[in-house]
Amino acid sequence: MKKISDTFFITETKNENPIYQQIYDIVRLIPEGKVANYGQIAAMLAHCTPRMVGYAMAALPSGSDVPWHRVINSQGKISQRAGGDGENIQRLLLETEGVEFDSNGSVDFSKVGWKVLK
DNA sequence: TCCATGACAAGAG
DNA sequence: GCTCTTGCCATGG
Repeated sequence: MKKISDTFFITETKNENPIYQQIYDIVRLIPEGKVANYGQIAAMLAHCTPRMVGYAMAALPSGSDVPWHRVINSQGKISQRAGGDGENIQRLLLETEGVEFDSNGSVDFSKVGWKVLK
């Protein structure tokens, strides 16, 4: 059992629960205006790797309630899957929440980085 | 079953 | 600061 926040706990089940479910649970904990990177999420689920987090996001249905747009890579940049449609949808969603992007199109983790209390 | 691929990260050179 | 390499594992052909 890991403590994510004061009111949130997750069970460290290895085979019982799909790992994805835990990843989604973590992502759902990210508050508005904050962002987290894959490594951070993977670190919270010690038996998880950034690869899996990325894959979990890719497998996420579009109608999901998971704020996938708050998950970006370790460089503070958005990893866009397709070059075509919905290019800036993620950035747009973040800006709507108050996340600022610099001229490089990256966010400042020291400002909007999600800090988790362990 | 094997092989290639993928929204990544961290370390080495 | 940048490129290359390795770890890790679900998914699809």
